Amino acid sequence: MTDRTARPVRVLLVDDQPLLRTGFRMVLGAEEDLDVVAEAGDGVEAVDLSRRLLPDVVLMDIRMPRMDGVAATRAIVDARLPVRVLILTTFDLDEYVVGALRAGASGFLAKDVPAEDLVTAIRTVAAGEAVVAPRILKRLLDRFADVLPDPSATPPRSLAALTEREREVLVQVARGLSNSEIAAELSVSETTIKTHVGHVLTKLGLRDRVQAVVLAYETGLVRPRG
Amino acid sequence: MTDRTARPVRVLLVDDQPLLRTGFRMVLGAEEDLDVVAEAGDGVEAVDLSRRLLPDVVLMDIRMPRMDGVAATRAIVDARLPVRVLILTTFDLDEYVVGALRAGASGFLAKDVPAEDLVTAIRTVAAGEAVVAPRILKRLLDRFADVLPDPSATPPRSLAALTEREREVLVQVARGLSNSEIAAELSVSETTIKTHVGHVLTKLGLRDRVQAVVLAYETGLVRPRG
DNA sequence: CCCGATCTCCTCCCCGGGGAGGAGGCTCAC
DNA sequence: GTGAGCCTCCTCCCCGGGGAGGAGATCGGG
Repeated sequence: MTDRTARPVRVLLVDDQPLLRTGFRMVLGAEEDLDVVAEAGDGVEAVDLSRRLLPDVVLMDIRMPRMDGVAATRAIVDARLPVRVLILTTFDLDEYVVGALRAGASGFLAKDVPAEDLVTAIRTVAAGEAVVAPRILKRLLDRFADVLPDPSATPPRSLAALTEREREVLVQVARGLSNSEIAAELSVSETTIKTHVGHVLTKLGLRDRVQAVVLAYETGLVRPRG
Repeated sequence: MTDRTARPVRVLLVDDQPLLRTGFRMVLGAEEDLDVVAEAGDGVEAVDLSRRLLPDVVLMDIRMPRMDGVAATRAIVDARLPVRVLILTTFDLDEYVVGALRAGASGFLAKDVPAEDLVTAIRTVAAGEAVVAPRILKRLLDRFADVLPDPSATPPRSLAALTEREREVLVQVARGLSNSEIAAELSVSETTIKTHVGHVLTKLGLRDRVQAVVLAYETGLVRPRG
């Protein structure tokens, strides 16, 4: 409907109540930088539309027919779509909150949130940050602060099976280099690199270097940014 | 010069002098199609805000604490953000100009530029074109016209250049899928996927899908799940 | 001293990926 | 209506990547 330069934050509305969707659409439509690109009436539709339209933010209800919002969130996150999910529900029960956040949601708000707070939250989530309603957050922290996962630990996976040299080659692969470029970089022959790459793929059960790059990022062997 | 009824141009102001930022904000605020979305006081903030807000244009000072404008420009450009940098400085020394443009800046103006010229320049840069103050340009050409780099290749390397479908395909590529797998996933022929992938590579100036995966992670199109 | 692991390098072979150069249909803007 | 994008699909062609199946060299430990 609009242009594809994705300037405004593109939002997908997911709720089984059409009336409520209409209300939200009007609220968000008043914001210049928010663009409701589609609506879904249940989780299945939500996942499908997320995959096809790649919205920046999905405003997701929890209680819905066919597939609930938590399952839909998990499906979207597991599919690794570049899509953030902001849960917006009538019930801020703890189980919902925990389930949704575990599923990978970027935020959790109650439906009675002021319009201004909602649009702010959408922008925040679109920017890659997270939002949880203060009241809900407080309860969350009270209950789970002591069991928060250790952020320092992110152990490499099957990468341990690799030799020093193989890991080194994998890093170069994950920089987008070709075999010949890596050979030049490490001052060995291209054949040698091919051998190393072959070993890496075999040991990690991967099909090609593309999957090797994905795994390198997912395991943290290499990290985005710099 | 034609498409100005569309969404506003989102601008990030970067200068270490708050007063000067205020002045610019007022000037730009008077323009309906310009939208100052944020301000930064140094290069570090500028890079961070660019990454998070993806403004269309960054108005960048050069002399700043922590990280100067040239380094910040380079960081933004290297991250392949769909963001154009317009340098705006008190000093139009040649070293600054060359350094900034080498770093990937889309324009270079002196701070004493008339307000009208500035807003025009912003629109021009936002449209993907470049602007250098005539006086500065003259000096540049005098010195470097004979060593100008090959103009044949250096296309816009920005995810924003991609169509909806191309971005969608890129996401699948970045999941490690083959063309035939993506074809099955999206219910089209493998040939179509090859076409889309080809366009993605061409538009982003990449060599193969491996580099596409790297870029997808580096730009945040897809993110590792920690 | 010999074994296993690692790193190095080779050839032969096949296939998927990517470029070139199309074409038809569709929608929207002018 | 005309044209510009976009999405869809095709063929022909080439090359880099990856598998198979080796081999020689080094080094540490049993």
